[in-house]
Amino acid sequence: MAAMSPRHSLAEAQQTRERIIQRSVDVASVEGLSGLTLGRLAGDLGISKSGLLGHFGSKEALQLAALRRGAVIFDREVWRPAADATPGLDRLRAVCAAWISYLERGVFPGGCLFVSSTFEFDGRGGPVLALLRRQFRAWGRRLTGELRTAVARGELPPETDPEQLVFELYGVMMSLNHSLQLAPDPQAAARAHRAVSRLLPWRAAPGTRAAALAGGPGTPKAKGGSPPPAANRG
Amino acid sequence: MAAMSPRHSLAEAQQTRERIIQRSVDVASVEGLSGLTLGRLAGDLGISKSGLLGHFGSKEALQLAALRRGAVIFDREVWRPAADATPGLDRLRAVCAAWISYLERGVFPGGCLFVSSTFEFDGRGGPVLALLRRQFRAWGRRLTGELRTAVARGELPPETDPEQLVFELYGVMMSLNHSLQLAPDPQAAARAHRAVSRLLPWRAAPGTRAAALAGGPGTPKAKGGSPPPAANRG
DNA sequence: ATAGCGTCCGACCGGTCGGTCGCTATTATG
DNA sequence: CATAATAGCGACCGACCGGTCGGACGCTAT
Repeated sequence: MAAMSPRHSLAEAQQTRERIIQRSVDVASVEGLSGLTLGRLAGDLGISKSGLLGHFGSKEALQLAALRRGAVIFDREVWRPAADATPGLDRLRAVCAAWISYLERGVFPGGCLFVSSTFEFDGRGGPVLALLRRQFRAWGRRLTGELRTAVARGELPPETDPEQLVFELYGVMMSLNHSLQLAPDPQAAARAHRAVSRLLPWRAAPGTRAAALAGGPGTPKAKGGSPPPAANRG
Repeated sequence: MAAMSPRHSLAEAQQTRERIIQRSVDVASVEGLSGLTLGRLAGDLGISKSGLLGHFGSKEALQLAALRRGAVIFDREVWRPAADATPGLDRLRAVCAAWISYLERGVFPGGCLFVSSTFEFDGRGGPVLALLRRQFRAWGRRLTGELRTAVARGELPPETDPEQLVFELYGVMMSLNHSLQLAPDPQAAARAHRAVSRLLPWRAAPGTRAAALAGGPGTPKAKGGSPPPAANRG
């Protein structure tokens, strides 16, 4: 067996790799994926640049690894706390709550790693942007899927446009992220909660709500929003 | 002291400075304010680094100049097209339409310069972040002021929370910006219009509408006439 | 004519970047 | 134990970074 298991030497190597990735995520969330410099990173970890690079081969590979690790953390912080809730609107609300908490607690010290990275790499192309695109698409699909479940269960009106709602939910989270990063605003999280409450009505009796929302003048599909109990006002 | 008009030599100097700032804004919106490098910028403009730096003194001063110019452009593109509208809800809607258009047309090729710059400089501090903070605060104040006017005119319910609405409007614009930058989505602008329509009801008769919005669940207020149909659903 | 100012240049500085290249220790396996 | 493979090191590379400096050139006022 020549090359079957190349795990010949230390298991510490894997551990070192782990330390590198972990540190990379932390640094990248503050300084950006580009601000992640090999020399500084190596210095922080007490290893040499070449020793570090030996694990990944290139900075880009390290960035991709950090981004993938970031996805694992995001999943752990935002999805898993809500995973046990009832699929549909309940779980969606749990996800949003976890999402807000994740931003509020500063799981990534420099704000949501994926949003920052998108701004950093848009218009630059390359594998990093491609990975970001895939990650956002995957998360969006998970949300729309959950929304569709909610619709199927009658928790949201049948004419709900899941992608529109996801668009607006993203907006809420980005606005929260922006508020927290630009100037620590203690009210920001409350505003986000209020916005989510308005987007995902807190109690939706299957029949009544849909009927109430359905009747719109003008265009057949045009519908007044759903400002029911939750308020963006007051 | 003959310091009244120090325009002794070339008026071309001012013109050169103009070219530098213009180019800086373009580059910065794509590459970021940090990606703006003096050498490359000088090369693009066919001048030398030192000649360039002579106009500003430091890279940071150049970044600040670019940001200030960006604010002028934002004002020209987003505020001025709406400035003549009736103050209050009408003007607010006009501003939002111009805002969406500004993002859609890619006035800044790399997406909204201010949002990108915030992500770039948060957690880094310094004069650039301070300027960004001031600019966002100024724009937010303008929006909340307009919202208060709308409330005073009875176009929005009296219990409206202007800052909450601004928070959500920011979110819509950021989500739009994000969608456009991550992957060109022809539907994104329509989604933004729909979201804005839901946040700012399309016709609000002073007495009746406010009351309707204040307590009632159904808001069957949608105007079919305009391009943006008001609905976050279907 | 000339003095003085401002623009702009070309050369150059110290420093950092991502990345390469031998090399040594260490280790797992035959 | 011998061998092969690897983790990690330290020196080094070329490119580029922001920034400095002395001076060339053209303009304006005297």
